[in-house]
This record gives sequence, structure tokens and C-alpha cells, in this order.
Amino acid sequence: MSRSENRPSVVWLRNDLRLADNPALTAAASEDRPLVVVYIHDETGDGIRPLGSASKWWLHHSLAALDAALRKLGGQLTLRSGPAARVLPELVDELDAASVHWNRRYTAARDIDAELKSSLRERGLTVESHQGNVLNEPWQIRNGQGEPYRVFTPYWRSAQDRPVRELWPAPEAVEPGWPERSPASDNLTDWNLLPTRPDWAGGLRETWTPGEAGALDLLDSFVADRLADYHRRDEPAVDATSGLSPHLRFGEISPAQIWHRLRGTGASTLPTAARSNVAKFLSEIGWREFSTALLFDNPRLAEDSYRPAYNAFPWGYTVDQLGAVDEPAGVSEVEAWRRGRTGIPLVDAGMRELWHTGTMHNRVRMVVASFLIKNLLIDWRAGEQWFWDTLVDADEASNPANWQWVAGSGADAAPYFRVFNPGLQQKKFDPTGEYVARWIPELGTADYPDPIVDLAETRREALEAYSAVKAASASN
DNA sequence: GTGACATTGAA
DNA sequence: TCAATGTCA
Repeated sequence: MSRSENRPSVVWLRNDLRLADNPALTAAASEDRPLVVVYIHDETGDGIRPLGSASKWWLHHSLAALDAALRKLGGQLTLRSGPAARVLPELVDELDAASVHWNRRYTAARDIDAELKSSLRERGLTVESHQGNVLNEPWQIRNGQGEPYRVFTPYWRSAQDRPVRELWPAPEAVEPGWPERSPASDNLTDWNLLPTRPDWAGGLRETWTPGEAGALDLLDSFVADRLADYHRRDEPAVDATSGLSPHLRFGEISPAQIWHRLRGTGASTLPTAARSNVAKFLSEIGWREFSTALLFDNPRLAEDSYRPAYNAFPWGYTVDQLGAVDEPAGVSEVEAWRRGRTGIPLVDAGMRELWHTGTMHNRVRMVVASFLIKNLLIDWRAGEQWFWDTLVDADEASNPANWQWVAGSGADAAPYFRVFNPGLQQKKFDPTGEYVARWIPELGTADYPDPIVDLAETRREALEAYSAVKAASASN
């Protein structure tokens, strides 16, 4: 074969660390050229949000799992680091690549991809982006005026009218480049994604199996064992949720795979209760899609109020006053919240679960967020940043979208007077106290702190603060 | 158990 | 008219 026919194709993986149902990988593999699979660790590109600590831990193990899976198919994962806008063209030059494929992302970093697509195409390469990580592209779901939806229910109704694409099988073999072309790769451990001194990841290792195989196992066990209990998903002591969120975050499984699998349970033939479990679970995939669409249309979702009137909210503490996540906090209240020492059992249990496992039950996330925002009057961005650093499923769209939802400043947000009462929430959703006891062994002893604020009094102050927002929106 | 609180987008 | 997730009197 001539050299020109041997020019390789490149798959640039980002948040799609899987072999099955990976449209970019399938497209590149079908070109019958040597295949180079690359992941670029980019912390400095425009629009890139550097990963939090828990996400870095996950990424390390996910990349290791992907490399092992590729090697079984005869390939390997190439690791490079630096701004993708520079690193990807360098790799293309080095390999004399003929084509580049990737699955789309929807953050501000998509400007990098658009630039790369046009500059590489100008040089004669085939460059294709694919739909791998969402059921629907954000721009495909629009309301009657052709505008993005601002409310979930009509968004999801409209989205569900559209067919979900068929799945792509994993390639049976991943031909590597010719030996003399095998590109150099960084050493994963040199990226220092794992914590050392101290190694705080013990709880994460006990809780999670990052990687595609772990994701598929979890989907299997969810459908087999937990889906039937999904109507109890709001009870944090009950193992009734899928646990798929970090796997979805890193694209170890696609929403299309989940959708087809749930449909494959014969949803239309199931008894009503089971059918509503399936519908409810799929609507959670819908919230992920809705958040992705919100971020697509509002690239500064983690920085700016979605509703401008909320710029008038008189925070007790702003994120600037509190400092960055890993600095010693200057304010004891936010530090008590972060460490699970507020004296409010359900809040502390959730924050400790997060610290230990890298996740927190969804119901409890709402409660701790409401407490930070409405009882401590601390800017939602401070909570968003803490979650970004500590959650293994920290997602650039879902995390700010949901924090803004709780704050009232987001899309489809609750009326401002909705302030969660952690005591009532505990009574409703952890009536036996099993969840709080699991995370607060010293509960009921002198070692457990008194509440750092009075819930009733701070609730009144929050409602007072919201009147500033009402005034601001009335004057607009 | 019920109503009051009373946002605002979508149909 | 109805909405994701609520509270209080």
C-alpha cells in the first residue's frame, strides 16, 4: 500500500470514554485506515473548566479502563496534554492523519472544536463531529416561537416526540497505527490525577468502578434489582437509584444505550407501577438533556443568574468573600456546611456522604443546597463550586442548572417561597433515621454540634431577601 | 387535610 | 390551567 492510503484516522475522545455506541469511534474505524484514539488533557483552553478533585480521580481510572479495553482489541489509547487547539493539529501533522472524528460537546469549549473543524478542513482533512452524548441536540428542541424551552415539562414532552437513534456496536477490532507510526503517549500517572498525601480516595474506591464495564454492570443491576423500587428513589437510605450519573458524565455509557435498554424492558407491556418507574427514570435522563440545552444556550450558566432579576439578591456572603475551594475558608458557616458540622442532621449526613463517597443522594442534594442558599444566605456559586470539586458526577451543565434551580434563579425554578425544612424532609424521606445514623455516628451525643443557625428565623430572613428580587423583576 | 403563599412559561 | 421535587397555619 502506498503511504497516502496508510494515512491514519484520529478519534478525539473527550466525555465519551466508551467503545460501544460511540459514533465517532465507529465512523473512524469504518474508514479502514490505521486508527489512533487520543485523549487530550486540556486544562487551559478557552472555555475549559478545569476538573475538580473527585472528577480527576474518576478520569484517571476511566482512562486506564479504556486503554485496557482498547488493547484487548489490538489498539491503544494515546494520551497528550496541553490546549487541544494546539495539541490536536500537532498530532495530525505528526501522523499525517487523513481524518479526525469526535462526539460533540456543548460547553463554552465547543468554540475550540469549531475552530479546529474549519482549520483542519482547510488543510484537506476529513473532519466530522457526531452526536454521541445526548438523545437530542440542544438546537433540535425548540418551542412554538422557535426559542429554547425555559420549562422542563414541555421541553421533555417535545423531546420525547422524536425518535432515538439506533445504537452502534463496539468495533470488533481497533487496528493500531503501523508500528513506526505508533504515536508517543504521555504516562497517565504523570498527569497526577490521583490524590496523594493524603490519599482521600478510599471511600471512592469502595463505592465506584469507573469505566465502561462498570457502567454496563450498573445498568444491568439497576434494571434487574433496583428499578422495581424506583418509586422509593426519594428515600436516601434505600438503594433504589441507578448510580449511573458519573458514568454518564464521562460518557462510559450513552443516554441512547440507557433509553433503549429501558424500552427493552417492554415498557408498554408492564403493569402501571413499573411503567411509571421507567417513565420517571427516563425523565431524569430528560433533566440531563434539559440542563445540557440550558448550558448550550447560556455558556455562563455556572457564573451568571439565568434570571437577571436575581442579580439583586442580597447574599449574606458572596462567592468572592468565601475564597476558592481549597483555600482555608474565612467564614466558619460555609466550612461547617462543607464538613458536615452544621448541627442539622440531614444536611450533615449528606455532606459527609459526599465527602466520603464522591456522591450524594439526589433528595439530600436539594436539602443541603436549600440550606446553604436559604438558611445561610450564601451565594449558590459557593455550593456549586464545592460540588464541582467533590462530586464524581460533577457535570458542567447539570451542576449549575440544578444549583440555580434551588436558588430560584434558574430555569423552571421553584417559587421563591419554597424553602426546604431539613427536619420535615428527614421525617418524610428518612423516617427511621437510618440514613442520618449511617453518616453521623455521634448523633445524639455531646460530640454532635448544636445547629449553627435557627431554621425558622433564617427562613424568614430568606423570604425577606427574596423581596429584593421581586422588586427588581417588577421594575423591569 | 386544606388553603395560602402567588413565579412564569407554555399551550 | 398546570407545572419536579414545599411549608406553615
